[in-house]
Amino acid sequence: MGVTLDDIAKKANVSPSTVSRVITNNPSISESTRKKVLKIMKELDYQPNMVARSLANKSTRTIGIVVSAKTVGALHKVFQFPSTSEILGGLSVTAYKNKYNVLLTSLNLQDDDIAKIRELATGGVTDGIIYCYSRVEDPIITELTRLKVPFVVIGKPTGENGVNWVDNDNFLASYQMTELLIKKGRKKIAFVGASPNFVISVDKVEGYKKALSDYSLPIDETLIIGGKFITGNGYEFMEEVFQQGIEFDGVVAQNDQVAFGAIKRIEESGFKVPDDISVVGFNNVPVSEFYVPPLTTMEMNSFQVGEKACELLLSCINNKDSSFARTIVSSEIIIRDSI
Amino acid sequence: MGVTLDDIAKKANVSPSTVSRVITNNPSISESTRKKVLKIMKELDYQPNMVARSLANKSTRTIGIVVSAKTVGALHKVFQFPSTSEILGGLSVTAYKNKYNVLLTSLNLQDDDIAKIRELATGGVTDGIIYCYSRVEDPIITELTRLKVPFVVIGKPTGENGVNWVDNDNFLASYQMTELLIKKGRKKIAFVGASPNFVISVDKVEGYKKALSDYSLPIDETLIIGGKFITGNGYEFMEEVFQQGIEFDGVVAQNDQVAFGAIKRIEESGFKVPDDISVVGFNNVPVSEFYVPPLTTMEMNSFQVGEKACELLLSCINNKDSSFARTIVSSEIIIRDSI
DNA sequence: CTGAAAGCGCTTACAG
DNA sequence: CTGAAAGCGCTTACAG
Repeated sequence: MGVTLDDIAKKANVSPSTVSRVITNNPSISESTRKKVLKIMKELDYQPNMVARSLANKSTRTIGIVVSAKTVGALHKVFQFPSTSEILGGLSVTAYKNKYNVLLTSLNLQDDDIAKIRELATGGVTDGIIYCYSRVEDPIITELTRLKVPFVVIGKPTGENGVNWVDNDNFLASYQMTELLIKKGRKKIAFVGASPNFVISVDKVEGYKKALSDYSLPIDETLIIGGKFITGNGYEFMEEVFQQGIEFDGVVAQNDQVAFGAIKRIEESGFKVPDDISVVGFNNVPVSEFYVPPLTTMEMNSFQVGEKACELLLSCINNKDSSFARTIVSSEIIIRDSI
Repeated sequence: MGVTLDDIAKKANVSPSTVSRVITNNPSISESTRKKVLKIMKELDYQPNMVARSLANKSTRTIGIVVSAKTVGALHKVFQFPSTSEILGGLSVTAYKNKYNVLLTSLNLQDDDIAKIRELATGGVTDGIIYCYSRVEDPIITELTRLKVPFVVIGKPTGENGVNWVDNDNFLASYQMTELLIKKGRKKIAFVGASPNFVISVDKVEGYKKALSDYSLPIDETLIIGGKFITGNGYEFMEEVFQQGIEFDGVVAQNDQVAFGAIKRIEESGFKVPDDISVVGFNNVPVSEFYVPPLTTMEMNSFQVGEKACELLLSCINNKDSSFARTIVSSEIIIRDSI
């Protein structure tokens, strides 16, 4: 075990340079020596050492993907997001197609994070970084910018200052869902699962407000319910609403998961969905189709978000000219019985 | 950009050896030179090149995690499994704790797979491999064994011949769920979502059968419904059952997702869950709590499966003595209203 | 078309 | 406690 290029060279009576050239498909090699070397490589079951190659090449054909959360517990939840997994899938598949590897890193401890990011970005391990998900005023993005490495952010960053990013248009998606409820005649629509710490939520709340005001409905802050975290529980949020005696006839939920919890709590209070209250979510998770009632939601095409992010990063890596790009992945309304 | 160890050495007036020693925390270095070198490292914003280090060390501190499926479409689905994401989370977090990186690879094209695995396993890129999920008679496992690299399989392999693996006890879990239905008085219990190509499903079917026979209930093959793939749709499976006019009063579903689809179809036929028919699933996905009725299911602790797999692999990598181990992650019944 | 040599950026016996 | 030298396994001008 551990057959090296030199071993092949000796056995084939050629120089290491020649062996290297056949490995890299250099056209200047004669057919006969190519055959000879290839044969010996097969015989010895030779596998090039990618690390040595990377060192010589100064390219690793590896992209780093970074998933972050404030604590291990929160990380656990982030990995439960349906979108996380799909994004990883899209990234992984696209990287594979382009013959890149994917290095997955999760950041959990506030202090080590910057060091870890630096190692990943400038330690020669990766050719570029994809960062999920941007938070409001995210220090990781600042660091990545400072390090001047190719990187792409999934989730629109706060500043957008010359950063490449890929995301859905959450503002628009939320606008459309709210509009849908308005057109169904709903007048007192709540937004459930708002979190000021996550751009994705902030944008959805904005879209929701814009739709209300475009249709001349009042914006009532008591109808915007949420907490610090994006992982909040829809059931508990609704609990709060009922306890405060707030009246409403429609719910735009931060995501499907929140919507399910909300519907459950609503029905426990004796209201019917969609008869009394209409509810919509986002993400079109597989269950949403089978929920009772089937949930009206927005397909966000997260797998495609991963694909696009990967493609964008690869183009950053390969075209050294660093213009910045954003990619918006479209979403589609899926109408079902919850409205 | 691109400050090297040599740059530091020159600026600090010491040899590269000395700089290397301070980086690796070699205790033989005097406090004064250590300080001096460290200071220069800070000043120049030095980041060691991990690739060069790996080459010199012959260790990359990277584990490879391989997710496989037969087609890109199937891969997409595999990444939708709630367990996949949680396992990845557990792996990633545990690797991070132990200062390892995780290289994520997804295998989709039948032909390139073996080459890709070889590159990953013996190309010096990783110190060991974690493979999700084993299929019946899996060629990847055969190859990994042949290559004699440290590896751990998630999902019990068919042969178990000297392979390290981590899994739930799916036989037992399924036995217990079936038993639960039997104890509720159910006599004609169906298993929905069976697939002969996946060990996880085969084991569950076995557990189901064993419970039936232990309680002297007949095993009726027409009550075992499924298809080639593990990603089958519970709604459609039930459709089949109803069309064939098969009678039943309980359902053990391959997973929660299948259970939701099944319940929906059952209720469309005018039956009530749990009054007429009891349904159970596996995995305790977040929604199961908020489904109507809330689903009785089994918490499989997938995050922990990832953690354990990572720990097992690390111990393989570090203790060269290669005895084999299996780790069973326990599961807990979660009783809710669907039975 | 092929080879000798230098180099990628580290680490680690060996010697002092 | 520190340095000079060789080595990890490749690649790539340069020369012929």
